[in-house]
Amino acid sequence: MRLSYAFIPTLKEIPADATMKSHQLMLRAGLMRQLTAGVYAFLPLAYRAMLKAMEIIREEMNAIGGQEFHLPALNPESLWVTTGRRNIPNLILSIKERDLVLAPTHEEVIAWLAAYHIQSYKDLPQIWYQIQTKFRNEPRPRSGVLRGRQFIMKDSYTLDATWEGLDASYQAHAEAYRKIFRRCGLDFFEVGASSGAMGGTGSQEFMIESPSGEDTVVLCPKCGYAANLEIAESALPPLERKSETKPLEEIHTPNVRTIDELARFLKVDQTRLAKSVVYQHDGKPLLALMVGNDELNEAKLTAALGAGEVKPIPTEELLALTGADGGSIGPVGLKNFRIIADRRLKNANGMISGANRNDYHLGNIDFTRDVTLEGFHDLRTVESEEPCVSCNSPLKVSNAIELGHIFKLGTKYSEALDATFLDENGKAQPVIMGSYGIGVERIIACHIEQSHDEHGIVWNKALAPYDLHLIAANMNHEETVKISAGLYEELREIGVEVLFDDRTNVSPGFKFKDADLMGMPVQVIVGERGLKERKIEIKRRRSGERTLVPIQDAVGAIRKMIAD
RNA sequence: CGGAACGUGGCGCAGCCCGGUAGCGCACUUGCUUGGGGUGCAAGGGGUCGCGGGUUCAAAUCCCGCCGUUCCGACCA
Repeated sequence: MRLSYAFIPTLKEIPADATMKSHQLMLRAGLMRQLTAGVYAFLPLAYRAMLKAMEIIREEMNAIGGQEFHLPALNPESLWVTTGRRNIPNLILSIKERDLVLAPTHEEVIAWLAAYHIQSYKDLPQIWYQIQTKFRNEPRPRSGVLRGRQFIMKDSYTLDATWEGLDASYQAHAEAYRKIFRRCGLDFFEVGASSGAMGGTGSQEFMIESPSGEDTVVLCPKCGYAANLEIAESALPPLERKSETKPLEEIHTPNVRTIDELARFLKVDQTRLAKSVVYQHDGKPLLALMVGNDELNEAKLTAALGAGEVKPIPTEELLALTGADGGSIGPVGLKNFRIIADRRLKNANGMISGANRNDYHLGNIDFTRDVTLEGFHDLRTVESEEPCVSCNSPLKVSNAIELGHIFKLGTKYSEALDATFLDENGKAQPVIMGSYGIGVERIIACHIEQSHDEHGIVWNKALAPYDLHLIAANMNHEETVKISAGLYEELREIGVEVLFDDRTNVSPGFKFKDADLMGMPVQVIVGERGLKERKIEIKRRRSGERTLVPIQDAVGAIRKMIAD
């Protein structure tokens, strides 16, 4: 491509609305423009990189037997009502003129197709995938393309007759994902993840570490344990049971509200205190008990309760329900509440918690004697430096960006849409599904996050929009024009993707700055300076290392440089 | 959805407090100049000051409403 004809609007100044490096550089290097919040127009340079990422994905999906589909973005609203996903908050965007919605993902359409055409166990297994635009009603798009309302996703769906089959399909995807992200040159890691409202029995995320990431992950630098904070565990021990268990006593605690205040007021360790956290689950009051200032993890709470919506209780209602305000609520004698507790409290005694009477707490609570609760679950949020569950080394908590997510879905959608097949015994069984997503824009943005410098993007070979940036330093110099144009043609003929800066009205300095900003892995500079010695210059973008080579050796040297 | 900020030529911003001719840098056009790290000089073109209403002789500026965008939080199949 000759730059004199190309549409690559680079920007000298940093766009004010962009905070992340990848976002700034994608705008500055002329990759994209924002149309409206969370919606971007991808310009030719970006689209070339995206096509490369998509082709890598396609190859690896095909390699595990995937079949590519093109599925409708417009779905009948009723389809989503059937699976109960129509009213999930912030999920679906709908159109005004008809009862159609914009598909945020395609489990429904896949299950619909399977319901029609998968009849027998002999039709299974299947791997169906698509690389398409999806739409979500994101309340707050942010970080450039990292969280948009419209985005391209590779989604695949597996259909299996058995749970063992699902395991195999899932493992095949995990391996394919490793290959995809490795080929894209991303420094990624995997974590165990929550399957959340998707339902299902297992899930893993593929992440890159980034301070601007929206996910929080727990990592063990020693043994490699890695999990999303939503499910991460640590080896923090349960409370020890005291040998002596005393009768309950009421303690006057005027104006003491928080766990910190209570510990200070009573001069006891926070582990002697049981914190009450109140919620409503499907509208019914729920008390969750935590040790001291352990932070309750809502994802874990939701998982522990199974289906249903977990919400805070409005403070006005709280007083009516318990007879006390937030700081004085406790499990003993509390009526109308379901009670569950963090597993660290199992068998604990000698504990202090709210008395359900303002300004009073109860001491000597024995969880086996005084509290009637539904069960103990892991509800707490892991914190940095806690011991690893598998090797006891200190854990690290980091932010991360999710590149891909794989789920063992099970039969949730096949049951809802009646996608069944007849097994060997002639019995109808729901198809067992898996679903596996990769964000295409995220691959690009994450690569840029991990590969840039003060001058601009540093594309790797796999994703670079062009292999080579050829610069004619001065188009008023006849020989420069002749040699550079000749090189351009020759390189194109042997299949090198060349971006040729043949602009006549731009100074050499400007061209160099633009080339560094756009970031092709190799730059070739043809200019008066080198031509005096019958040489051209090859520069590696990443290291800045320059080599002068004689004109007659140029094509060979360039080819070699591009290859490694 | 809670909190905050911003909206002025294509981009980045000043002007607003204290109402009175709309300004700067970059980009763009023309001419000359320069030609290896965003050349220099000169002359130009381009703005309903987000939208609507109000106050006023007079509104980019003050007041009210709306819209948009961004940031923090909530949320994030």
